[in-house]
Amino acid sequence: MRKVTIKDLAAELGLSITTISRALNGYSDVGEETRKRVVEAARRLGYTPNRNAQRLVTKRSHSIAWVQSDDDNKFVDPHFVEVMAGVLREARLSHYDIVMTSETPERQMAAYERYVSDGSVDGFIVDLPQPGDPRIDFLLDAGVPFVVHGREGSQDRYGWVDVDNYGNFYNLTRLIVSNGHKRFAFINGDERFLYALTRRRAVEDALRDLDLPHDTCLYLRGSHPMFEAGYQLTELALGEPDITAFLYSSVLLAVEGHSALGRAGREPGRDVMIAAMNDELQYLHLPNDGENMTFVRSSLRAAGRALVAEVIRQCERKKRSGTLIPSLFDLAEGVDPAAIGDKVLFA
Amino acid sequence: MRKVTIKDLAAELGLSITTISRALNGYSDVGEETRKRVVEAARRLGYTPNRNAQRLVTKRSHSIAWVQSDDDNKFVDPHFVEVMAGVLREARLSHYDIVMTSETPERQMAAYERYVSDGSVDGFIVDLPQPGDPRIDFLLDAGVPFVVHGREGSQDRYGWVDVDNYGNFYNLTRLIVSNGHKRFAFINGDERFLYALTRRRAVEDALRDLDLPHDTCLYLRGSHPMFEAGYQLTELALGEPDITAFLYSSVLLAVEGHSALGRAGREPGRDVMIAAMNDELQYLHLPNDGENMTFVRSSLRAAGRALVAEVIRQCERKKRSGTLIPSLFDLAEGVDPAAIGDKVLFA
DNA sequence: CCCGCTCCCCAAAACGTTTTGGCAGTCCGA
DNA sequence: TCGGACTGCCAAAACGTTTTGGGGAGCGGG
Repeated sequence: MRKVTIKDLAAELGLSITTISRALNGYSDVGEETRKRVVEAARRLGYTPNRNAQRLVTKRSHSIAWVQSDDDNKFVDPHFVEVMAGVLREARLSHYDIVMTSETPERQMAAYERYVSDGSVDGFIVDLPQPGDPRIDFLLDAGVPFVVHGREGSQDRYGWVDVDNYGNFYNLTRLIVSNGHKRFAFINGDERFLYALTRRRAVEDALRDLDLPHDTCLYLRGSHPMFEAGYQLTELALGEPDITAFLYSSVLLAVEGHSALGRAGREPGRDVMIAAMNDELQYLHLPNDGENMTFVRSSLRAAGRALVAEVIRQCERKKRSGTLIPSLFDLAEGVDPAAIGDKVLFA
Repeated sequence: MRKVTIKDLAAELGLSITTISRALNGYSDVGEETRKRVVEAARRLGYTPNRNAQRLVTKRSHSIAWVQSDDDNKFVDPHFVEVMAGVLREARLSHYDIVMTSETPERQMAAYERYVSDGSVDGFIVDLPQPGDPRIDFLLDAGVPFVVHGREGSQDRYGWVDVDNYGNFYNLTRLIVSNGHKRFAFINGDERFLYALTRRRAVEDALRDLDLPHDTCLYLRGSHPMFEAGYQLTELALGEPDITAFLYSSVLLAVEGHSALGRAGREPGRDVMIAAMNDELQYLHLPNDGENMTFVRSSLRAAGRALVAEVIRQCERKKRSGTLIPSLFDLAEGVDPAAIGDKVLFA
């Protein structure tokens, strides 16, 4: 049983293949009666247009590439997985395919070049951008649609999806200070990546704007993937004097830190303040449902969806845009919200 | 700057497109000198064959579909992610693409049908099979290459990759019993899936073969995704009398169980025995490096690689086969290995 | 009666490859 | 000298669509 093509359909109905194609694609120059017959016959014979023929002639593949680097085993990172869930969902809803590959760091760029020139995808998702990321420059001058998850400064050279890293960490810092803490630890993510650099800058700027000495903040950072870094770095920070608050770059770090603090006999919400970026990781269990921690909450899954929406928008030749994923402050009981009044974003 | 095609290359060299194609594809009927010129010119002009044209004419897409169901948020499951790492890696090494989609349960089958008749993929990976899984029947009579991660009985209707669930849990049960435990808890995975059913049957068979009463085993099970089930079910089991050993369907459950046991004042390796399937999840921290637990270790990542290797083998028209991923016993100190002598598999 | 317009429909070209079948020339052995 | 095998190349068909550029029929208005 050979696969049924548009020709078979045309023969069956005594129509030309042109008419079949136009009927199925909703053109107005085919009679209503004829269209019905075509649609009915297509269903009856189980006709599905050959995707590769379509792609060849339309030069559109309806696929997006997502190239992973497989050195850092990023897959095991719950943050990544959360984004992926959003990406796949939005792709399905928009009838696009995601073609996923992992490549060694050295061969990363080769993978992009290949996908760009072999016509198998329409656009790209670029993950975890680094300062001066070569992928961005390459895609930019290849003139191909792509979105970056994150951004460098406030620019408009390319489409991006991001959370307000700067604003959030600036405000979190002010919040900590205005709640009376003289010294705190900031446990950041991997500084190879823009998001971590931006957050660090935000904290430093906030301290500067508040005329506080630089060592108000004990700065520590992990490296990807960050399992147990939260625990170990918190223990490390506990060795330093006068630290009464902990700022974590991820809720995952915060949860680990929470247990290190507990073990050290410090009670979050009383002896010590915990604040963190909360990426709304599914099924992550928060001690006490997170009651005694302060969060800036923002959905990574939503970011994943926005990524796909944006790259598709570009593929459809609309103009590119940046999408700021909204954040919301969840203050722990007793935390004074004064410091963040005018900077809160709403969902 | 239009994309460079085989025609451009032919014009540039004053050769026919036939010759270009055959030169680049390594046919023997093109002169060595000519081939060199072609290859050199291809590189110089940056020629990459259009993938969709190739696919159209060869009827091979060099892509594998992996359809996820997005009801159960399987992505957040570390087991899934581990398999994925293997899948992507092997796909890259074999120059295949993985096209990944998530579909709601109701529309699962529609997704398979589409990909089958669409021509956009050569084969499928089927995950987490259930008894009488409709996906398998569908793919089987569509006559399309696919591999199943898991299997029903010892059959050869389709290609599969699996671990010896039956043997491993049979042996683990004997091991527990032969180490003197009169009663133990078995905390299994989600019974909707074959792997869990097989493991349950293995435990029951082992007890029957040993002439032990059925209630030697307190049987508990979680449902996907199983976060915290390990903790809660262990606590539940602790309410039952005489239980001195815990058998977990996953190392993830075991780690949670370990902490529940610790909290209850039971010390694994002394008061209580812990045995589990260890899927070698990366970055999962084992308390005491797992010293006082007994494992059957088998790499899910290797399974992921084998899945892709097998489905590609079928695409290349070789005959299908089953691949048993090897398992290895890691006995905790003091555990008597007598019971598993002849059934251990080696790496 | 003719012109123009609307409504349906179609033939042919195009997309960029691979593959089929063949064709000159050269060489070698009979 | 002839036939056959081998070497190196090519024209054309094929893959299954979409799109372009009509074209005929029917109808109303001048």
